[in-house]
Amino acid sequence: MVQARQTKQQAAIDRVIAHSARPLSPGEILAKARRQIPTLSLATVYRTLRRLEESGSAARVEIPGQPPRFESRLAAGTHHHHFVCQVCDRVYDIPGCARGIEALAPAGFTVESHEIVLFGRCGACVGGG
Amino acid sequence: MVQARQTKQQAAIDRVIAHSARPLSPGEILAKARRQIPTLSLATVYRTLRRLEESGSAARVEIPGQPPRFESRLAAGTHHHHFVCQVCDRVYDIPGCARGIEALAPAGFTVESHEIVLFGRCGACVGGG
DNA sequence: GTTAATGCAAAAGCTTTGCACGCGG
DNA sequence: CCGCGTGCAAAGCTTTTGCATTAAC
Repeated sequence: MVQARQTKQQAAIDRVIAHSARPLSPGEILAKARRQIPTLSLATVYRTLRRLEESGSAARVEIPGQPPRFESRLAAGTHHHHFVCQVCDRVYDIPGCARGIEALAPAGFTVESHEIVLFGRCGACVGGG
Repeated sequence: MVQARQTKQQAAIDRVIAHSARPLSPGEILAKARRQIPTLSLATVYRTLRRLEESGSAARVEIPGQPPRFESRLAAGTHHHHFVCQVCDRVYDIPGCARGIEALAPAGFTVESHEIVLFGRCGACVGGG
C-alpha cells in the first residue's frame, strides 16, 4: 500500500532528521529543512512526520514537560532512553536500559513498554558550575 | 511570603486532588470541583494548580504523549513513578523505583532527577484479553 | 479598606484540517 | 492523466492573560 510519492519535501525532512544527533522539534525540523526548500510549510512537516512515524522511519520522543521531538529510527538504532540537560536543554540518547524495571509494576499488571528520562547536567555543563 | 488567601475555590481544588487516587488533568479537576463550586472557571484551576505546584502541595505528572496531570503531594507521598494502562487509559502510582538507574547516564553527566513510565495493561484489563 | 483571587473572554501557542493547485508516477 | 502531497489559511485545543468585580483578611 505504498502509494507514498517521493517528494523533495519529504526527502529533505527525512534527511534533516537522519543527520541530527539528537531529537528535533517540528519547528526545528522546519527551520533546517527550509534551507533546502524555502517554501516548505509547517503543515507539511507535521504531515510528513506522521507518515515517517507510521512507516517506522522516525520515532517520536516525548520528554515530559516539553513539546514532542522526533528522531530517526536509523540514527537511534534500537531500544534506548534519553537524558535531558537542564542547563543547555539538549536531549541525549542513552544507549543502556535498566533491567528488571518491569518488576516495578504491581502484581497482575502487564508491562508492554516503558519510558525512562534522566534529568541533570550533561558533560559540557557539569563543569560550568 | 504567604500572601495567599484561603479561598473556597482553592480549597475545593485541593480537596479534589487530595481525594483522587490517581493524577487528574485540569479538565477533570474542573469537572469535579464544580460540584462544590459551580461557577469555578478553568482559568482559576490552572492558576491554582500552578500555585499548589509552587508551594509543593501538588505535583505535576507528565505522561509522554498525554496532557499534564496533577496529583497531591500528600496522597503521593514521596518518590514514585507511574504506570499507564493502554487499555483503560488510567494512570497508576508505582511505589518503587529502579535503583542504579542513574548509572545509565554517560560518564561525566550528573543526574538530578528521573522519570519512569511503564505502559501496559492494569490488573483490571489483563483479564479482558 | 486593601488588594489578592476570581471569572469571563480574548489571546497566544501548537497541531490539525479544508481546499485548490501542482507535481510525481 | 490521476490523485497524492503541498501550501496557505482557518479552525481546534489547551493554556495563559487582561481587566473589572468579588471577597479574604
